[in-house]
Amino acid sequence: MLNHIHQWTRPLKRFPLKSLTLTTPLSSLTLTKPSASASASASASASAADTDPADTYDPAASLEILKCLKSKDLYSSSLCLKTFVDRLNSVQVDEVIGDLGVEDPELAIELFYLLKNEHGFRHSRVCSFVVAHVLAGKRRLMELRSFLRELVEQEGSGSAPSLCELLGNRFRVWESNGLVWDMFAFVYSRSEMVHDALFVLAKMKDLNIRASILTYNSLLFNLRHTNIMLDVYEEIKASGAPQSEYTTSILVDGLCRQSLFQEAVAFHQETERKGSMPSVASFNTLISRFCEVGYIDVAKSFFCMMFKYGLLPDAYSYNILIHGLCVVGSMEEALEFMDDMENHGVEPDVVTYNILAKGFHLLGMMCGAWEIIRHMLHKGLNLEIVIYTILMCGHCQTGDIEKVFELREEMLSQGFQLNDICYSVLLSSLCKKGRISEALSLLHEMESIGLKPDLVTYSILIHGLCKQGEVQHAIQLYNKMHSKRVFPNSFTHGAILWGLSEKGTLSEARTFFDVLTKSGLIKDIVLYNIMIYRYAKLGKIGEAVQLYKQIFESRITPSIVTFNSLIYGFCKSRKLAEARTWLDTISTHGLVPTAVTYTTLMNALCEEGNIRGMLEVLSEMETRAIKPTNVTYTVVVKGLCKQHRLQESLHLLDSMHAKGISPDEFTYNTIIHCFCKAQDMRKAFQLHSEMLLHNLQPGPVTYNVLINGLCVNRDLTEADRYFSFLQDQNIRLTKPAYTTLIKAHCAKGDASKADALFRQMVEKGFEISIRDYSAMINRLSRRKLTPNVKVFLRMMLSDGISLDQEICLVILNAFRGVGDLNSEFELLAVTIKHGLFPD
DNA sequence: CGGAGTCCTG
Repeated sequence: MLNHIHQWTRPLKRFPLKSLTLTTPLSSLTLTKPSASASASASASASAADTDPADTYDPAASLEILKCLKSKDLYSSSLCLKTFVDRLNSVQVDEVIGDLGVEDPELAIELFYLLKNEHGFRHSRVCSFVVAHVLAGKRRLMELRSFLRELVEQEGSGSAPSLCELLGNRFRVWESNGLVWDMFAFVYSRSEMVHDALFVLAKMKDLNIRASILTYNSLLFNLRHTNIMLDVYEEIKASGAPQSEYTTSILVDGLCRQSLFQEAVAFHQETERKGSMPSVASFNTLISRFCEVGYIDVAKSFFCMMFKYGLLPDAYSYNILIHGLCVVGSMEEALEFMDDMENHGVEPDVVTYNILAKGFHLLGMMCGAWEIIRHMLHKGLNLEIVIYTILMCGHCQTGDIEKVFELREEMLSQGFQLNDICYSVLLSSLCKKGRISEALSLLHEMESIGLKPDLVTYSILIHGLCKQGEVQHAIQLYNKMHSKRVFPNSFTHGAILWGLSEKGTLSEARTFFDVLTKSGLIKDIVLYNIMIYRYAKLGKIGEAVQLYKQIFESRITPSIVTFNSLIYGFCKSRKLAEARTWLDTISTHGLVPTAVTYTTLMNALCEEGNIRGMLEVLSEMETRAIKPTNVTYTVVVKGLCKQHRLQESLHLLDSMHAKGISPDEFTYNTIIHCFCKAQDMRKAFQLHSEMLLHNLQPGPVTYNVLINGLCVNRDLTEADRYFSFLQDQNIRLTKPAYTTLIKAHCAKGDASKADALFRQMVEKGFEISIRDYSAMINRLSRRKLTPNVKVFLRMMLSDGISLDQEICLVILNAFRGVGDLNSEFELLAVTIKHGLFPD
C-alpha cells in the first residue's frame, strides 16, 4: 500500500527558474541527421545508460526486418517479426524505427506498436522519442500527448534531466522537435511533476525553443498557490508567447488564492490598459474568490462592472453569485438574480437548482423550494427534473433516505437520469447513515451508466469507509481511484490517516503520515493536526510536541486546532500548568484561542476537582469575549454537580436556554446523572421530559443513567417496568442497560430474572465477553447459587470462551461453599489440566 | 458554479 502512496505523492520542490542549472554541458550536442549509417554510433552512446552492454548492432538483421516490413502486409510482417524477435535488442529496434521514422513514419509507428503490443517488447527511451517525433510530424497531437504522458509517468519525477539530455542530443534536428519539447513540458506539468516541467522549460529556453501558451497555462495553474507563479509569468512575458484569456484568469485566481486580492484586481484591470478586454472568465474568478472570503458586495460590484464593459455574464457568473448569496442566507436576493438571469436570456441550469435547493434547506425553508417550483411553472420550464433535484437534495439533507430512493425510482421510471451530483449527494447521505455497502453498489451503478466518479465522489466513500472502521476497504478504493487517474488530495489523505489512526495502530498511521510528508507535496496542517491529536489522546505528549516542531521545519503554519490538540495532550497527561503555558503562547503565533481551547483546559481542571480554577478560566474567557459553547457549559454543569451545587446547575441550564445556546444530550445526561446520584429520581425524570419538550432525543446513555438510578434508588420492579416499557417502545438500548439490571437482580439474589435478562442480551446480538460471564458467575457464586453457576459455565464454554484462572477459583470456592464435592473435583481436574491452578 | 468537510473540547 505504501508503495502506491509513494508513487502518487511526487515531490514539489520549490525553486525559482533562475536557479535552474544544466546538469550536463550541451557541448556534446550532436547535430547529425539520423540516417542508417551515421546514427549507429550516436544512438549507441545516447542509450548506453539503459541498454545492456551485450546489445550490439547487427545491421544485417535490421536490414532483413526492414525488407520484410516494406514488402508485406501487416499480418505477414507480424509473422516475420516473430522469427526475429528473439534476436532483437533495443539498439536494433531503435535503429530500425529511427530509420523508418524518416523514410516512412506510418510504418515506423505500426512497427512500434507491433513490437510493443504483440511481442511485449520493452522499448527504449530513444525509441519513444522517435515515435514521439513521428506523431508530432503527423500532427497526431492527442496521441502524442497520451504517448508522452505514459512515458513521463513511467519515468517518474526527477526524470527530466536525463530525458532532456537525450532529446537535446539526438533529436535536435528532427522535424517537429520543438513541438515534442513543448508537449514534453506540458505532460510533465499535467502529471503534476512541476519541477520536471520547469526543468524542461529552462532547457527549451537555452535551445531557443518557444513554449506554447497551453504549456505555460498548465504550469501557472499548477503553481497558482505558490509565489513561483509570478516568476513563470515573467518568463511568459519575456518569451513573447501570445497569452490567452485563461492566462489572465489563472493568474487572477492564483493571486486571490495567495490572498493577494489587491494585486489580483490590479492585474485584472491591467488587461484593459493593454488594450484588450477583461474576459468573462477573469471576472468570474474574481467574483468567486470574493464570495468565498465573504465579500459579497465586492463580488456584486464586479458582476455589475461586467455590464459596463459590455460583457454579458454567463451561467457561471450567475451561479457563482447565487451560490455566494445562498451561503450567507440571502435567499431573496438569490432568487432575484435567478429572475435577472432569465431576463438576460441565460437559462438557469441544474447547477442553479442545486445551489438554490441547498440554500433553502440550509435555512430549513422547504417553502422556499416551492417558491422556485412555482417560478418554474410560471416560466413553463421543464419542471420534473427540477422538482426531483430539489426534493432529493432536501430529503438527503434531512436524512430521509428512503424518500430519496422512492423519488429515484420515480425519476427512472419516467425516463430521467440522475446526474453525478445527485449521486454524490445520495452517496454522502448513505455514508452518514453508515450504509456503506449500499453506497458502494451505487458507485457501481454510476460507473455502469457511464458517469465518472471524481475526486469528491471517491473522497465521500473513502471517508465513509474510514468512519465505519473499514480502513482496508478504503485503501482498496484509494488504489482504485489512482488506477482511474483520479488523484487524492488532502481531504482523501486526511480521511485515510484518520481511519488508520482510529482503527489501525498508531505506528501504521505514522508510517503513512511520514510517506505523505516526506514526499514534500502534501503540506497540510490538517494531517499534522490529526497525528498530534492521536498522540495527545494516548498521552504521548512528547511525540506530539516533536511533530509540532516538525511543522515549522516543513515551513507550514500551525492552526488553532494544532494548539488545541497539544493542550488536550498536556491535560491528558495531567500537566495542567504546561497546558496553561501553551494556551498563553497561542497569541504569539497570531492565533486566537477558541471556546474549544478554554473548554479543554476547563474540563481538565474540573476532572482534577479544581472547580474554582475552572470557574476562573470561564470568566477569563468571557472577558476575552470568547463565547462559551454548549460544551463549555456542560463542563461547568459537571463541575457544579461535583460540588453538589444542583440548584446552580439547574439555573445554568435555564440560562443556556435563555442565551440560545441549546443544551444537548450530553448536557442533560450530565445533569440527570447528578440528580440520580442525589437520589432525586423525580427531578431526573422531569429533566428527561424536558429533553423531549426541547425536541432532544434521549440516547442510550440517558436511559442507562435512568435505569441505573432506578436500580439503586427505587424498588427493582420499578426498574424492570421501565426497562420493559422502553423495549416495548422499541427504544434502542445498549449493553450497559442490560448489565446494570442483571447486576441488580444478582445482588438481590433473583437468579432466574438475571438469567432471563442475560439470555435476552445474547439474543439481541450483543457481543458477550469473558468479563460479562465472569461478572455473572461471580455474583451467582457469591450467593452460592451453584446450579445457576453451572448453567452459565456451560453457556460460556459453548460460546467458545475459555476459562481463566480467576474465574476458576471463584467457582471452586462456590462449589466448596455448598459442599458440592463432585462438581468441585471435576472442575479442579479441568483447572489443573489447563495449567490454571496456582502454584 | 453544484456534490466531500480542516477530524480539536463534554
